[in-house]
Amino acid sequence: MTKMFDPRFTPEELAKAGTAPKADGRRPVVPVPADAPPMDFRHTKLDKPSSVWRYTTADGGLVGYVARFDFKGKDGEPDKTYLPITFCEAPGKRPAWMAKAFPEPRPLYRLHEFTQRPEAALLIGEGEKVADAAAGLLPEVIGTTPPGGAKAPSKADWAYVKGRRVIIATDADKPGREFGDEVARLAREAGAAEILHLPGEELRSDAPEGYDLADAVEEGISADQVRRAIRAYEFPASSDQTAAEHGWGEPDPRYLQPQLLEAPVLPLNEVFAPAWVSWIGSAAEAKGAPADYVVAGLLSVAGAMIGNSRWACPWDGWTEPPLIWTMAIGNPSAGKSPGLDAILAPLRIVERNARQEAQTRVSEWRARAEVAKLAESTWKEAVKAAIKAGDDIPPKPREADPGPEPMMPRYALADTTVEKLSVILAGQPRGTMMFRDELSGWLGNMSRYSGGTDRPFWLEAYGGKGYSVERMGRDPVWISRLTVGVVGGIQPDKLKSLLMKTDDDGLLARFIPVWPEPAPIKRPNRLADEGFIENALRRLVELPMVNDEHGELRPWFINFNDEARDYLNEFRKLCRDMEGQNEGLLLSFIGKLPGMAVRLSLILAFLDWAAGGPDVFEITPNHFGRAAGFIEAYVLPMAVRAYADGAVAKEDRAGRKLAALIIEQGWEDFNSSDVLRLDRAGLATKADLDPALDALVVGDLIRQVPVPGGPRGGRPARRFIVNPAIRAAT
DNA sequence: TTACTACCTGATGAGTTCCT
DNA sequence: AGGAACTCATCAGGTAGTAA
Repeated sequence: MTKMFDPRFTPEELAKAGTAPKADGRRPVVPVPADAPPMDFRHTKLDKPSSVWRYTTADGGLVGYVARFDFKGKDGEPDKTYLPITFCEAPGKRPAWMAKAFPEPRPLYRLHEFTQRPEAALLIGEGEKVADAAAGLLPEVIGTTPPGGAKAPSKADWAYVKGRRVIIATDADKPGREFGDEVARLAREAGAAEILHLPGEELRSDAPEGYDLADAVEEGISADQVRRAIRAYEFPASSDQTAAEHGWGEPDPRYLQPQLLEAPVLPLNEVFAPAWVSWIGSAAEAKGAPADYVVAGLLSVAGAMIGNSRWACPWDGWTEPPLIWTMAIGNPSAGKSPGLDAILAPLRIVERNARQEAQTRVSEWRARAEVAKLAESTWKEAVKAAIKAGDDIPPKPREADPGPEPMMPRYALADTTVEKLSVILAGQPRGTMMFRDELSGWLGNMSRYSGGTDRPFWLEAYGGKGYSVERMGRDPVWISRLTVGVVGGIQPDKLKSLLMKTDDDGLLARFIPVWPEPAPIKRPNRLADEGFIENALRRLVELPMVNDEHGELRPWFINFNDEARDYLNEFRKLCRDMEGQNEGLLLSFIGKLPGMAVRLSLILAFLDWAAGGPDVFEITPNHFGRAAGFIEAYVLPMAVRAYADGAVAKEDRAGRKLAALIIEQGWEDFNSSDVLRLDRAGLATKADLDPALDALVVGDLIRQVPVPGGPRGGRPARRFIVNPAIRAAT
């Protein structure tokens, strides 16, 4: 480590340092008088120098030499040292050439050429060897170096680089990089016009440690290769000392973006049949809720009620259940619950009626089962008798089989466990749906690392895949098509913390987020048509499943027609293109859009039918077009609005958080510890904070400033100043 | 040539201050 | 509270120069 100040000197003495005679009274004479003898310095131990480099003043006067001495070190290895040689006078002595430093400020190498070639760029190397090599190879530059190379660039006179193009050639090692940063700083302070960098690392693909331009020239590098290796000097942020005095740039808007984008407008007329548009409008008005929430509930419920009775099949090998999971985002007063209730209340009525009907069917079945039991035991007796008598065995009478027990329908389940749900589902071949007033707790427990066993269940439940539930002490329940719709509400800040704390997108990306602007509060003056919705829902839940060749119930697959397939393919290409531009949660979400569009087109087709439209035998471009249009115009913008925080890269997210914190606190400057002390999620540890600080420094929102250490030393503070523009912006 | 001093460098440890 | 990153003082070891 180099000491900047020698405590033995007062500042006044320091100012004269170099010109002031040292204790021995020797003082270099600059310029060396013309009648001085030629340089004949011989070191007492090291003897004659192996090479010398001549240093001059700007107008060509001789300052002295830098001499290289080669010798054998203690371990026998060849070693070298550089000594400055100056023509010194001392009181009462004859002037002579001595090993003594140049007076400060020391001239740069070849300074006299600077005045001769005022337009030439300066190539500053780490030592005279590099300077000479550069001058030999590139005629357009002046090869130069501070005397003594990397040792003390700050003692050189940098005034002459003012207005010049400067190329700093550094060795491929750490001292080289430090030299480069130091010289870049000095050159900038001196007013260099442009600062470029020629790193040793760029001169050869496998540059060894310490590789420099002189090595490259020796190996026969071409001038053009060297010219190509020159690039803009990237000044490291940590030594951004002088930048603080320069003006601020535009702060990177990425970190200042408003947290929330505007909500897209619900394209009701373009997507839904007129009967549905009218019902959605009246239901929303009656409940005093945004129509968005009503639509969210409608799509989820309609899809789950169709359930396993109809699946969409774009082409062989691709089937989709009609499940849409929706998440109603909004504050408690935003009308989420009333909005969802507009569809859940009629659903409960339909369920109650269906259960009553089922109840009578169950009673009839029980009676038949009793008869069947008797018939069976009679038949068994007959069989026994027949075997004894050697007669033909009588056929089993039809009355002995009561048929399958009728199911008690379950359409909507509130907060339920996977265990309970799987038992219920074993008796619900069409599937069911779950409603949760607050989804955040459910989703929070579902994180990949929380050890929850529910996660795989729900992942399959979205896809309608087979699932087996192991239960203690009982046979496992096998569900051949696990289809469960999910709809629920969540508060924006809960969603935010959910997005923050998890990098697991699996479940979240399956939800369509619905986050409308809050609706103006007004008195409802219209009633929803309850008969319409109940009738429509009843039609959906009564869609029959079909029997497969093993007698098992399976969905009826609704195929896409050719035109719809083409349309779907276009849509997939569009999604593929968007995938490239997104990351994180949004990327996962976009990956699910084609499937979502397929599901949605089936649901829209059957909503038409349930409102009195024609039977659905295939998915047409009309169905798919409305689904794709809805996704493009509404679903995707919603996802961007809701998941934008989760979509940005992690360090950007932290940077945004930090920027928000700085604005919130009104800081003009702050220490890194100030941030840590606040203990905010996402910025509570050094590991979180450092990337955020780096990001904001790069984005020119903040800058690190050097703090003068305490009077007796101590760890320097990490202090940052804030770009005034970001305070003005708020 | 030798002994001595001045000076420099790097290593070490204490002390200080702020960070985490 | 403990640690990291700085300054400062000091010392050992080396070099340069000077005086004897």
